[in-house]
Amino acid sequence: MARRRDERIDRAVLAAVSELVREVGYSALTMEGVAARAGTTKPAIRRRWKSRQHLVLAAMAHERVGVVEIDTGCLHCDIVGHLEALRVGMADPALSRVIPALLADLANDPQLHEEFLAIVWEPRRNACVVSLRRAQERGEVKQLDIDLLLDLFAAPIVFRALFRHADLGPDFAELVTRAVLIGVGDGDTRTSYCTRPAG
Amino acid sequence: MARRRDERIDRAVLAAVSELVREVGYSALTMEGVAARAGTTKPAIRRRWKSRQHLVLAAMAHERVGVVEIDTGCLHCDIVGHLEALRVGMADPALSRVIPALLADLANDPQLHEEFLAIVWEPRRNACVVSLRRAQERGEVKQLDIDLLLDLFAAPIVFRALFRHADLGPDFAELVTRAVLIGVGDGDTRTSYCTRPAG
Amino acid sequence: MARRRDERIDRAVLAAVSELVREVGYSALTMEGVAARAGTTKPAIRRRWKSRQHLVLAAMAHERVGVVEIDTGCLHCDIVGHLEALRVGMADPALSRVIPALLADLANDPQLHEEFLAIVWEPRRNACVVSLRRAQERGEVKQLDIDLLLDLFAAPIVFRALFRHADLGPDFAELVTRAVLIGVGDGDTRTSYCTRPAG
Amino acid sequence: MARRRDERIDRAVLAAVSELVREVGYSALTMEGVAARAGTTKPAIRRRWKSRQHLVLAAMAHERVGVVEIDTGCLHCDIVGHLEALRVGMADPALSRVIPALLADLANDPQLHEEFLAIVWEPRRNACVVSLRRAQERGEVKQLDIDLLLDLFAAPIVFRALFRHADLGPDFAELVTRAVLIGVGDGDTRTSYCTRPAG
DNA sequence: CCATAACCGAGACGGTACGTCGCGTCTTGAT
DNA sequence: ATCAAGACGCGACGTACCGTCTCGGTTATGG
Repeated sequence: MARRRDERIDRAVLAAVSELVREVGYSALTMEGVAARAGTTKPAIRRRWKSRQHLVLAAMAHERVGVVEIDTGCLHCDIVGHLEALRVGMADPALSRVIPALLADLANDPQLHEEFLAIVWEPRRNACVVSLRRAQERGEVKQLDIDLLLDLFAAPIVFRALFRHADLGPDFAELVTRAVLIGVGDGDTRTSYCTRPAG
Repeated sequence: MARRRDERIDRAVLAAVSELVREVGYSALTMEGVAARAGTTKPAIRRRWKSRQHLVLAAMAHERVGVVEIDTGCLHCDIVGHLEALRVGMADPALSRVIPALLADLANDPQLHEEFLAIVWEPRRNACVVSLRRAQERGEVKQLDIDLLLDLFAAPIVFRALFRHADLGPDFAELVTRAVLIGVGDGDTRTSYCTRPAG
Repeated sequence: MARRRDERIDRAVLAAVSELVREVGYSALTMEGVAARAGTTKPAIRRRWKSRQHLVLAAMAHERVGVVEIDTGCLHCDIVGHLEALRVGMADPALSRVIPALLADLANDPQLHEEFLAIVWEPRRNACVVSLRRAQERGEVKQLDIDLLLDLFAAPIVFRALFRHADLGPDFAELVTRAVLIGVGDGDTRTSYCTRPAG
Repeated sequence: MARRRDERIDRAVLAAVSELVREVGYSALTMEGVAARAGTTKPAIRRRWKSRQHLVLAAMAHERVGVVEIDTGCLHCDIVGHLEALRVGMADPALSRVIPALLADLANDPQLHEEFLAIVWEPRRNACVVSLRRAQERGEVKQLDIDLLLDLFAAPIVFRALFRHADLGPDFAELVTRAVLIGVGDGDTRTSYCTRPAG
């Protein structure tokens, strides 16, 4: 006995958010602006998403920017691949302009925090974990603290992307990977280079 | 040949900002609220600081949260000291609530970006650089990319402080330092432990 | 399909305007002051009235100061009654302080001008016209230019009320009425034409 | 030992006021605008004139709009001449836009009120009084209340100029003069008294 | 098969905070 | 020594946007 929700509005709103974030940035992204661009109204949006933060987060999730599946058979190359995807993804305004703004609001809303991590961090984390597990099975790396390791890899990329205090050029993924892997390898410094059998 | 600016207002405003950031957070920090708390008016504030961001940044600079001078004679211990200070500082709402919000606005204002780095990042960076230079003079570490190294140290702390995806406990500074130093040491794994002569 | 306007706000605002005009005068009547006194906000007021002028005008209309209905059966007495009401009305700050201020702004807004005349002048004019028409039917007065006559009656009252260059005592209505109705010449109607010797 | 006041500033300011009043009207006439146009500063103006009102009044006085000296040897013609000058003067924005605004502020400043009357009203009044005195000496008019008479003449012009509720065409001066000088009754002077049947 | 009741869309509301303009004052440097 | 000048502290302005509430229109079901 109830009317069904019009899914075209969902799509139009998310598309409008993606466009507007790129055009005007996050801080100038207003609910009214989104509604106007999407050809609908504020309450229609508000019924679907609890707040501007949730809305933007949903739009991000809809894009899946910067997550890759990769399996080179070599830990070093896998990690470089993941980090490079992260580096490129963070260059997209849709991530780099939105993430800090969301971060600022996470403290006020634990549920938002959870969703944020689930959408923004978990997919990237999981992709890396898979590569690490495979490397462990291959014996490339010793027993290790995965959470710490993931942060050692990803943090420098994220840090530079957010603070922009130094270049984040195309070789940065390689530099970080090498520096970290030497420390966590099995003592053989070659660990930090490609370990694939020649051929 | 003009009237002099009343410095009591400067102080009252900065103090009001510090208080209010801790009380209500950054997003609920309004110019009107600051003016009211400081016992002055919006235009008086606006004449001194170009935007809310500049104002908040100035209040942060006024506090110098989380910068330490340390010289233990051992690179490992120095770095742990710096990172621990960073970790503790980032736990202060005055940093953790403000930094992401500022980050979000840096893209729109290059001058703000510069000031932000000068106030938030440079002092911490410089303190670490001093420790690294001393270690190089002592021969503890080989030739290295200082900027990369600094990011390897600091990024994990900042990353966890901002994303809160994992614990940032009191032993994290030690964990990060050890992991990174093994990789950049001179091959002697002892590098990552205290190198001070016994005594 | 929209929300309904809260009429209590309309009433509270108009009442606040009436009070404040009497307390502080027109030039010190601010939108913020009105909003505060009425217990509402500026935008709520602005949605209802286009400008401070329209607002004040509405408050005046709400009071209907100085309009009387009178039918004595005698033109002279009717006019004296109307003019006395006008005289007394103009003594009320609600009129005497507001009218000149509004007059000053009429030039910038034709619509306001129209409303002003409709509210301030038409009711008084109409009341007088009724009396004049009755007198014409009774044969008391000859064919005449009603608009001119109304101005001859009312203008002196208004003029003295606004300029305050001379007393506007309780006998002024009588004086003006008599002077206009019988003329001030010596009885020789030629007085009003050129009296210069021909040549 | 004292510097002399620069009279060029006086002149430049008054000229700027005259221009600006005609260009933007009274309500948009700001001290800052005047200072800018005159090439000087606000305090320099403020030292010379107590308020915006006094300044504008001085600019009006400087122009002597609408005062004429006339002596035709005939009261009717003299009055028409004076009223026509008043009519034309009131059409000048320098008078019609300024006078109501000044009127609105007279209540708050008795001294301003005095100056206003001295500058705006007295010269016109005096010119008329001279004509009336001459007419009395010629025996054209009987003993009369000069103040009342002056108001009967001038008020309709001023009234229409301010309220703009009716035309103020080139024949209005003549109409008013004739009506006041001969009256509007049917010639039976009883018209101006109560005509009700006794009882 | 149609009536009905729920729920959606839309629009305007009351209100907070914004950024700006102009005021009147103070204080300083030049004449 | 005095005045022109510039910047100050401040009140009020008009506006953008927020989050909410109320309303017609549509739709799927129960009688």
